[in-house]
Order: sequence, then structure tokens, then C-alpha cells
Amino acid sequence: MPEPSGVGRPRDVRRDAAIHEAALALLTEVGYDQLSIEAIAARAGVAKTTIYRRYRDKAALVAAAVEQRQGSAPPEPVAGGLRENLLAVVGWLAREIEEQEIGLLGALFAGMRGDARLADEMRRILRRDQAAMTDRLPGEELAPGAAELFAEVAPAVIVHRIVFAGERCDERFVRHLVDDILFPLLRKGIQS
Amino acid sequence: MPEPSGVGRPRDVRRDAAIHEAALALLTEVGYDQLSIEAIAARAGVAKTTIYRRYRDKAALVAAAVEQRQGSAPPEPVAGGLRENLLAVVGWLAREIEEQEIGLLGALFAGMRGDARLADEMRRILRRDQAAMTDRLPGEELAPGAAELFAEVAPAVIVHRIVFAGERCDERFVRHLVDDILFPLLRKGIQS
Amino acid sequence: MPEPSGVGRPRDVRRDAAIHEAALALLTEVGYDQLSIEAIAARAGVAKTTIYRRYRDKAALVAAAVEQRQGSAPPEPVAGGLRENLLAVVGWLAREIEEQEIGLLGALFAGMRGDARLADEMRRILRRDQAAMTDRLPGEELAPGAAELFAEVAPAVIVHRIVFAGERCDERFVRHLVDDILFPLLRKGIQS
Amino acid sequence: MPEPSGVGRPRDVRRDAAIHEAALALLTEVGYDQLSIEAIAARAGVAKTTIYRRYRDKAALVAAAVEQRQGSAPPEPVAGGLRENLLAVVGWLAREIEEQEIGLLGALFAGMRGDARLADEMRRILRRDQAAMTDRLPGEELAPGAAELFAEVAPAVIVHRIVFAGERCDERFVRHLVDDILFPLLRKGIQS
DNA sequence: AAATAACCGAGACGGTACGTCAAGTCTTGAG
DNA sequence: CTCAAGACTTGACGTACCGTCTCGGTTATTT
Repeated sequence: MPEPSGVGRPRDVRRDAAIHEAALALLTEVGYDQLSIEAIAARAGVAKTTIYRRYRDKAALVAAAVEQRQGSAPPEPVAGGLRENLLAVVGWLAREIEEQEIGLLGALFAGMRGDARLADEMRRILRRDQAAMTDRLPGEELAPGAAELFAEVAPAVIVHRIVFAGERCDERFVRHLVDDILFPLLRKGIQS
Repeated sequence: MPEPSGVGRPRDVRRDAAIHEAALALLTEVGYDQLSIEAIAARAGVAKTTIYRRYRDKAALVAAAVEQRQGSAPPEPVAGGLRENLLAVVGWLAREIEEQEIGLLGALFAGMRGDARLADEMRRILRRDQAAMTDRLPGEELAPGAAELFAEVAPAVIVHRIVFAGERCDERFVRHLVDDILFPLLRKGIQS
Repeated sequence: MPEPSGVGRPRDVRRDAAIHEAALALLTEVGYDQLSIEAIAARAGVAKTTIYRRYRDKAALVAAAVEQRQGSAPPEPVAGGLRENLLAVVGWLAREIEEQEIGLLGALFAGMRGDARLADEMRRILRRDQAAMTDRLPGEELAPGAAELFAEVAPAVIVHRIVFAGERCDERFVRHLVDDILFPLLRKGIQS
Repeated sequence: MPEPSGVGRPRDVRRDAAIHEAALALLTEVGYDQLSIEAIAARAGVAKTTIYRRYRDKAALVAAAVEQRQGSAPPEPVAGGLRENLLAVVGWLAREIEEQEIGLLGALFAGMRGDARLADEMRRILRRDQAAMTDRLPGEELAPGAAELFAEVAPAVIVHRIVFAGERCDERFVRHLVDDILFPLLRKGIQS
């Protein structure tokens, strides 16, 4: 993509916003592979060329749209022990993924084939929140390496449930995930 | 799909095979969303009609092809304790997923939107091996509910690693998964 | 263009007709360079691909449409001498060119660049009527080589008048062309 | 087009020249309907705006470029009779047309539809040289009205040969045109 | 000297049409 | 009824130019 070089008429940022908005809306409405540039352009009230000037293809557009979107912030550490904080963070994560990441996951799966660059981009985005997320856990109760373990297991199980089991991540599931999996794994002094 | 009713010229089973073969080959070559019925027909040396007579659309075809494909069987239980058997089963699972399920995952993600029927179909297929798989684990060392936990965690972490981390599932990772996650979770008498 | 090979569903001849009709109509309405395949398809009630299956591009389509179109037949030889027959034939030719060849001329000029094949095609079409035309002239009054001379001069002057002078070819002009140019040139025994 | 009013920064005449040059070069290279303003601007090293400030559209630009281009002057009258002068003038005319008018003709045909103003402009340009041309012919040998007849027939037959017959205008053709057509028509005392 | 007015390059923008591709349906003729 | 071949409609693709419109910056003339 030819980056805007500063000379010439500057790009209209309202168009960027409109495109992102339309893309995200349609993404959640129809899913990734039913998503068409044509429809995004129409919804955004923008010419197709205006999109193609910015993004090489659908994958790049979705990546940008998702990156720019700001999800809600991870919850502040709460009073109480590790378990309470795990419940808070996992609950937040489950909602976050459930709400809008699904379309993104489709983009990732569908697009990473034949476009390693996109795959990397996606992974970068996905990792973005992880640091902030694991910071919320109280260090003193954690086993060594627990943060990595959390990032490895928690999103995996949540995504797996949503996509492969096709079930919601309700309160009960969050408690199950914390009590039966994460808490035993992460708390200090349990490693065999 | 109009099931063949028995009268008239019978369907040529060699065509079914050729179609499946071509579909799976192209699936791993180009990925799900670059997969075209047109190309499958060409590769299989078969008319498009012959495919549409059998499957409603691309999703159904892929589902059938994946279902019919026989992966290698899960390993027999080995002498030794739970850990050895976990290593064997997880190693097999990782190879299985790594080798060819990726295209299927793309299909699942991309297709489940707007086609709940397909999603269910896919889930049914995915669950098929799980029973056989968990049967391989020695019951006497397992905590109660361990089989479900295994099915919930192991594939999730493997898929997550491949897709989101974009890393291989080598021997080292398998040991890590078993020793740091599965073994602590599943062995009898560890539940708090 | 892949010629239809006989096997498979045959092309629908009514579509050919509709396409030709729409092309000729739009050609005379808007001219060659304002002519779009898209509009032809819409007018003919036919998909764009159905046109592109038959013709490589606009030029080829116009060539075919013009070729297929049957203009009126040249007039029968009339009683009377050479001059009367010349008047009849030239009058017919002028009307023929004036009515609908103009768009074709545009196609020819615009398209022969970069497509020698089309140019040849066009020339073939243009020459088609000439033989029939010159047959109408009474041989016994003609100087040797008069038929070639007629074909060389008469269409040239008519086209030149329409296009370059931008004037109609009325009765007066036809008489002028015959009396002042063609008759002196073609009648036997005048060669110096 | 807003004519430059004298105040403000004056237009850069070198740009006019560059635009004309590029236009004519591309015109002969790719033909009229493959000619794009975008390409002309690129070739001339000039912004599109700079062209659109001067010309309403492609047709106007081509018209101006062709008008400004100076072809070679018609030959001086030579010693000898009418035939020799005809040979000289027709030879010059054939070369002139053959060399570079073809693209112009395409412009004319393609553009006169829907732009009568352009057509008139073109005709004006085409007629420009005719007066000078016919002045070269020795009046005393000419039949009355011969100049008009020459202008009517000679360019017509030349253009027709190039475009419709697709053949070169070599020495032989020039002699044929003069001896078999123009000389008999134009010389004094031959009119029946 | 400043103000004004037009020129200029660069490129965004909404459009229109291009020519291609694949989807899924339909039609023919042969088996 | 199956099958191969291929026509057909539909709809999106990504590209190319169109002609218009900002921008920032550059000359000239006019005040």
C-alpha cells in the first residue's frame, strides 16, 4: 500500500472511520466470508476505490478495523485473593471474545493461509491485551511462569468452547474454567 | 440433497473417492476460502454437476470429505503410568491436528456463520475421535471427570498454539503440555 | 474465443439475437466510444459473461453485430443506360452508409489500432456487398476496370462527405457524384 | 474553459508544448480510444490538473494538439503540366495523411458523436490545408470547379485506401490515383 | 512590500466500466 | 437416473481512468 506521503490532498479521516465502522458492523452481521468490500463501501457511503486505496484486500481491511477498535479495558485488580481476580479477568475475557472476536477469528483462519504477513499482524493484535491482562493478577500468589500459562490456556479454552463446542461462556462456565483448570494450575506451591 | 432412490443409473463410487481426494488435497494446498468447487471438479476429473448432485455446497462437501478421511488411529495404551500414556496420546493428537485439520478449522470458522447446520456437522466430526482418544487413558489413575477435562483442554491448547501463536507442536511442546498442564490437572488426588 | 464444440448445452440463439440487436441500437444511439458492454448486456437482458463468452471485446462484438445485420439488398438493374443505374446504385449506397455504417466506421477506426485481426474482419465485411453492387452495373457500357474504380471511389467520396464534411447525402449530392465524377470516369471510351 | 485573464501567474508554455508532444506521441502509439489523459500527463511530466485547466476533455486536447502540429508545407508548383503538379501534390498529401492523421481520424469518428462542436473543430482543421493545396495547381489547365472536385475526391480516396483497404499509399498508387482518376476528372475540356 | 490571483504537482474522491472468476442452476446428449 | 460438458444468471472481484476537488506551495501582476 502506498503510504500517504504528505503531499497532495490529505486523506479524509472521516472516511477511515466510516470504513472501519461499516466493516466491523458487517463483520458481526454476516461473518467474514460473506463480507464483501462492495457492501462495506455501500454501507460506509464511500467509493470502492477509496477502500482499495487504503487496503490491499479484505483481510488487510479487517485487520486494520479490528486493530483500531478499542475493546473495553481489562478489569482492575479486585480485593480478595487469586481466585476472585481470576474470576474477574476470565469473565471479562470471555465476554470480550464472545462479543466480537469471532469474526476476527474467521479472518485469521481464512487469511493466514497464503498471507503470513497478515497472520503475524493478527497475532500481534491478539497479543496486545495479554500483557495488560496478566498484570491484573496478584503476583504473590502465583506460581512461577503462571502468567504465560494463563495466556496459553485461558483464551484457548474459551475460544475452543465458543467455536468447537458452540456453547456460550456463561457464569457457570467461567467458574468451571477458574476452579477446575486455572486456579489449580496457577496457584503457588501446587507444582508437583 | 435428493438421496439416490435406487432406480436409474447408480452413482459411480469412484467419483465419490476422486472428489474427496481432490477436495482434501486442495484444502491443504490453498486453504478453505481459496478452495473452489470448480477447481475440485477439474482436479477430480469430474463435472461440476456431479458434485452438486452430491453436496449442497462447498461446506457440505468439505464436511463430508473430512469425515470420510481416515486419520491414523489413536495409539494403543502403552505400558507405564498416566504420564507416558498422556505423552503418547497428546503427541498423536498434535500431529493429527497439525497435519490436516487446519484447513478444516478454516472451514469451520468461515462456514459456521450463517450455516448452523454445518457447524453442528463439524462439531460432530470433531467429537468423533475424542471418545476413542480418552479411552486410551488408564482409568485408575484419573481424577473423576478427567476425560472431559482432557477433551476440553488438550485440543484447545494445541489448536491455539498452531493458529494463534503460529508455532509448531514439537516434542518439547508436547512434554510441556503434558507436564505443566495436563498431568497436574488430570491425575487422581490432586483436586483441591 | 472458444468455439462451441457441440457437446454440452448449446448456446441460446435468442441471446445472440438480443445481443446483436442491443448492440446495434446502442451503437446508433450513443456512438461507438460511448458504447459499453455493460449497457448492451442490460439492454439485451443478458449477463455480461454471456457476452464475453462470445466476443473477446467490444470491437469483436460490434464487428459481429454489423456483419450479421442484413442491410437492404442493392437495387436490381433498371432499364435505361449506365447513368440511370449509377444513380440507383449510388443512391442506395449513400442511404446504406448514412443510415447505420457510421457507428461501424468509428469502430473500425478506433479498433484497428492494436487489433489487426479486427481490421481485417471489418474490411472483409465492407467488401462483402461490393461484388453484388458492381454486378448491378451494365457491363457493355463500362470501361475496362470500371468496377474496381467504382468500388474505390464511390464509397470513399460518400464516407468522406458524411464524416469530414458533415453533410447529408441527399438527392442533389448523388446526382453530383454520378454526373461529375463517376459517370465520366466509368463510361467506355473516355480514357485518354 | 476559462481563458487565462492576464492577471495571476501565467501559464507555462513549456507545459503546453510537453502536453501536445505527449498527446501526439501516444496518439500514434496506441490510437485514440486507448489514449488516456492519465498517460498523457505522466508522459508529459505534468499533473492532470494542468491538462484539465487547459482542455475540457480528451477530444479538445487532441484537437488542439493536432491543430498546433505543423505538418510539412505543400510542395511548390513545379515546372511541367497539370499531371506533374498533381503527382507532387497528391504524393505529399498521401504521405501527410499516412504519417499521422490516422489517429486524428479515429478521434474524429469517435468523438463527433455527442460533440458536434468537436466535429466542427476537426473539420475546420482538416480544411485548413486544402486551400493552400489547391493553389498549387496550375489554373489554366483546370476545368471549372476542379479545385473543389480535387478536395472532394483526392483525400477521400487516400483515406479510404489506408483505412478500409488497409494498404499503403506508395508511388504506384499515387500514379494510379492521378492518372486514372484525378487527371481525367480535372483537366480542362473533358467534361461531357 | 504586500496582497492578490492564477498556476502547478500531488493525490484523494465518487464514479463508471472494465474483464475475470466462481457460485449454483439449467440444458443437452449419451450411457 | 447418472454423467460430462458447458451455457446461463448473479454478484463480487480488483484495476483503470474519468473529471472534480483539496492541499501546500510557487510565480507573476497589481495595489
